[in-house]
Amino acid sequence: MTRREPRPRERGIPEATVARLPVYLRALQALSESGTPTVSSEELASRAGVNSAKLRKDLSHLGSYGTRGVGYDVGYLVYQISRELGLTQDWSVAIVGAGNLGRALANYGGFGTRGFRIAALLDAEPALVGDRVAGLSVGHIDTLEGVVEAENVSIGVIATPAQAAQAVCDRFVGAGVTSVLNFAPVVLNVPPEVDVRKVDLSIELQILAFHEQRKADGREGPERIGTLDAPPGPAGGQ
Amino acid sequence: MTRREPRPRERGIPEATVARLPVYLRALQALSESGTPTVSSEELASRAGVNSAKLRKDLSHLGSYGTRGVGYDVGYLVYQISRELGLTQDWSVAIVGAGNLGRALANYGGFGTRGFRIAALLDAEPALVGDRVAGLSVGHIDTLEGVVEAENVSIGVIATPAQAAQAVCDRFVGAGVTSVLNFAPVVLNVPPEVDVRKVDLSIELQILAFHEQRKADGREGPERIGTLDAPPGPAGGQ
DNA sequence: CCCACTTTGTGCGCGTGTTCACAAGGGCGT
DNA sequence: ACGCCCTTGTGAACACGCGCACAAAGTGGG
Ligand SMILES: NC(=O)c1ccc[n+]([C@@H]2O[C@H](COP(=O)([O-])OP(=O)(O)OC[C@H]3O[C@@H](n4cnc5c(N)ncnc54)[C@H](O)[C@@H]3O)[C@@H](O)[C@H]2O)c1
Ligand SMILES: NC(=O)c1ccc[n+]([C@@H]2O[C@H](COP(=O)([O-])OP(=O)(O)OC[C@H]3O[C@@H](n4cnc5c(N)ncnc54)[C@H](O)[C@@H]3O)[C@@H](O)[C@H]2O)c1
Repeated sequence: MTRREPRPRERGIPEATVARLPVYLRALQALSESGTPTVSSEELASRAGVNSAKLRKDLSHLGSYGTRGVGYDVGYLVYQISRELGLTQDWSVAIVGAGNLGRALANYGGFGTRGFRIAALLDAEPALVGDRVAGLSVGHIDTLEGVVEAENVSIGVIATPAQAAQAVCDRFVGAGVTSVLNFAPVVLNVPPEVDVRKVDLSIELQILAFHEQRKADGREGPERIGTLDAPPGPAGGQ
Repeated sequence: MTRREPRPRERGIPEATVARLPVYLRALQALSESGTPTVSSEELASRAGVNSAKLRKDLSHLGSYGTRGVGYDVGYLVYQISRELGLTQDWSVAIVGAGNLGRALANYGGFGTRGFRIAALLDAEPALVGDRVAGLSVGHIDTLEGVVEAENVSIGVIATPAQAAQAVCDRFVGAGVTSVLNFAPVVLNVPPEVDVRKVDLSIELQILAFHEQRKADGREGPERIGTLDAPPGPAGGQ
């Protein structure tokens, strides 16, 4: 009858953990640079802004890399997390849309240092093609497929206006890209093997506004001034 | 002993729902502009990229605004969601850091149209103060407290280098700002009444890399080529 | 060599979120 | 006026993630 297991957690690492590993990694790299040899879960958790039990459980998914009574070896943990996240290899990224955001991204130095190489910056606007941004020459969107193949691009970044985003995404997918980071405020349609992550600044602001309004309601509320019933938001959950 | 309740869901709307309301709102506004009077949960869910049962449950938290056998009145729902999110009032935003990202944000037109007004763009670099960006003059960071008060700023955006972020955040909090959107790759420390949301592009790329690596493992795996056991990621969960 | 101390790794209960599936409800045609 | 059909709203089961609390395990001192 072949009962399909609900989701065999393909190799064991929960999505929520994956999202936190980069935060731990950053904290560990800072420790490493300051020469700290080992760190306790309590200390590292504090720097990462999480509960120490959660941190230990997260790390336990990678294996037993701690020493009881001592803590974790910083250098070793840096390596293990990097390996698990796939940062021991380099990844080529193509950015489409050389507007405000695309240029800011291309100019940002923080990517290269983490194994992400910006292979191309493409745009549809002829006037922009050829511009030099951060040592990169803006290419024409029609070269997308060629660039993806030639540069072995595996991550596509969409920084075009909303109305162009789906078409750009389709071209990425058609060219074989299976990971997309989308800044345009639209829901992208992709086949199931493609991962899409979206960054939507308007949504972030709207969520903040929601909580802000709630706080204000509490403050100006009719007859429960100063009650401070419950923390008005998820308080600090970054 | 004042036991602090875990979180009594202060007025009933789950956090996960709040995060989706802006997506529904955007889809509804598009429908509204195209003159569609009503929409079914199935149709709206499809446009928002979610399951229709989830959509109905989300909307049910706002009240019973649908009509059985018909669907939801587009205009009415736009209003209800806007009101719930606090978008019927205007919010003043201050951006600190007039670098690549700060300028891109200031230049972005998509905020004003949703009730967010950029009240100020501040920087510590004297050479930048006075620059005009998107009809705004870059102010000096030392005017932060004054601007927050004068412009009634309730949301602070941090677009400075990582090392300056905590200090800027402290000044925001000191000035009375209780909502912060942070682009710098650091964990901010704030009192519990302050909401922090972070946008971290490096983390997004690292998460994509993780799934990409996993997909590659499956493809090149020793003896299970083409098995396609389980979808390698949360497949399309943007 | 043993004991006290520190810190990891995890079992377990709990709250949150997701999805299915269906009864209840309302419109519309006849 | 009645009944059919469509769509909502939600109960219930299930999956997931969180954090407490503690046993297991390793360290260092005497
Ligand atoms: N700038 C921001 O701070 C910000 C904030 C939130 C969201 N966004 C979103 O990010 C996206 C980009 O924003 P921006 O401010 O950089 O916009 P922009 O208008 O400055 O840049 C968009 C660029 O995309 C190019 N483009 C248009 N159609 C294209 C196509 N089919 N193929 C390739 N390139 C194409 C344009 O020529 C332009 O250079 C938009 O969807 C916007 O909604 C931006
Ligand atoms: N540009 C991107 O695409 C990108 C991507 C990911 C993350 N980030 C992060 O966003 C932040 C800003 O990035 P950016 O590319 O705009 O950097 P940037 O260096 O171009 O701009 C930073 C600005 O902040 C100003 N600043 C420095 N210290 C300050 C202080 N104490 N008070 C006020 N202003 C101060 C600087 O003068 C500068 O103008 C960084 O933390 C970066 O890591 C940027």
